[in-house]
Amino acid sequence: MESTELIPKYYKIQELLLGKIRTGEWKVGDEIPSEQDLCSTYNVSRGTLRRAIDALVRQGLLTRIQGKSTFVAKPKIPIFSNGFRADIRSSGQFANSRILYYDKRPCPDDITALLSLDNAPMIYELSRVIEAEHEPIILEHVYIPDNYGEKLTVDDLIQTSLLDLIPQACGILLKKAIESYEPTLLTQEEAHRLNAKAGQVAILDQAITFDINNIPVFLSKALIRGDRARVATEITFTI
Amino acid sequence: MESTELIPKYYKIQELLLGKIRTGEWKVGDEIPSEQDLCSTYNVSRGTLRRAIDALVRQGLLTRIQGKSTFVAKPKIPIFSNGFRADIRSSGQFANSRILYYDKRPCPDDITALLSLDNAPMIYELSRVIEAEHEPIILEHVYIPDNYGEKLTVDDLIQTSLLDLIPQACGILLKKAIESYEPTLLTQEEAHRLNAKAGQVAILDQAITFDINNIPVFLSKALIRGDRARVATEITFTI
DNA sequence: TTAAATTTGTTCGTATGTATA
DNA sequence: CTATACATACGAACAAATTTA
Repeated sequence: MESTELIPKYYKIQELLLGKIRTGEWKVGDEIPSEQDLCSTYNVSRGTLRRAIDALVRQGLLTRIQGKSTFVAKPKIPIFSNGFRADIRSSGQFANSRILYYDKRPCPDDITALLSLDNAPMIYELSRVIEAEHEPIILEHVYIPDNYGEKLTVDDLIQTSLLDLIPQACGILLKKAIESYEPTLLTQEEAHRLNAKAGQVAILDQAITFDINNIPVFLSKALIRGDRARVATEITFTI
Repeated sequence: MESTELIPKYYKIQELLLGKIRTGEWKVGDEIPSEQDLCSTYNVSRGTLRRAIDALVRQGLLTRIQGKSTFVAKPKIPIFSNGFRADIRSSGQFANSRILYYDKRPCPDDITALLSLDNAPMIYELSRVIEAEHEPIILEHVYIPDNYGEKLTVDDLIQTSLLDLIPQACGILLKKAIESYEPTLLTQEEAHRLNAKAGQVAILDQAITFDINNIPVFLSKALIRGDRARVATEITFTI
């Protein structure tokens, strides 16, 4: 009966709902109609409607609360990285950094390879959640080989940036970092740590920092919530 | 009959499938079992199974081909940005840049505001797809006010980086760029341009470039496929 | 305080369409 | 043309969280 539709229904509805947000018909904080209502409005099944809403939730444009309703989400928090993204983790804008743990453990295989370590080494792993505007935004794991890691204390880590702390505590100079980032989706565990929903978009930022002899010193994996934050940088051209 | 499960089935299956990829039981390029087979293996409905696979496809770990099968995807292509992410778009690694259009049109409201332009101006819009390793990776839209835009030709744009071309053609000096990036999902249209699937993760990179008087010169919005690419940067510390 | 109604979250079964072999 | 595999869509049921009566 239906004509050959090139564009699926769930996508059309997604665009319609996006339009209501973009035009301001639905404003930030507004409660949108219930799924039942939207189903009858657009004449689709609940599964199809939810598929449309799912995509907007993953992008951080809508927020669902079970038993309550669905709301238009607040705008994203800009995270300024001062040109050095390796320093995101310690700049002044992040008043609160909560350390989940800092302890010695066997080094995972992929980290061993990335840091050019010997077989089956021990490593210190730092796990922390960094907040901005009173929301948990970044989940970071830092891997520090034990010869350096044993010289750091939790108190130091709370107070000082790693880029300042390591040269000072370990007596080495840091030269450069190789950083890469890619978009991903939060797992159940990561979402839980960040007080977010599983399946949300995020940026996975990985940085390896090297000393003046180009020897890897430590590795950081930072997961930045994409529904609540965007990363901003200023670049000055050297001509 | 089922005990109160805290973790939904679709998520457990997602983890199981991820494990098969991570451990190498399923290798790059491998065809994985059909949805029917996986349904009976894990004893779930097709909807639940597809929900698990959907997440892995969005992250670029699996690729589905309708009528054929589902495959383990190739590793991501690293995109090196030489410390200047604003120059990603023109560095030597991108042999092929295909211009979709370059023409004058009314300036969208959000761009007008970001470039601090007067009311209802005209603007040149450049749309192009940039390839790496023979795959379309970046979809870029550049907005150039008409006083500068009219001095550029499509031939110039094909051959020269905007950061080199604009100073030379327009007689101005560029000083800095303010750049921000966030994760997002591809729309139907964007996916089509990039020969990808709608709903895939991507990075939306927006940069505004300023002249020496801190006046905005042009704006670029680059959409980088997250399933096939990750962005890499090297940072040198100035002590 | 309790119970019922509402709203979102998960899962199933089924049907039909589209692309490929 | 047919069988297979992925894609979309519907309807129903129950669970879990919240609000309302």
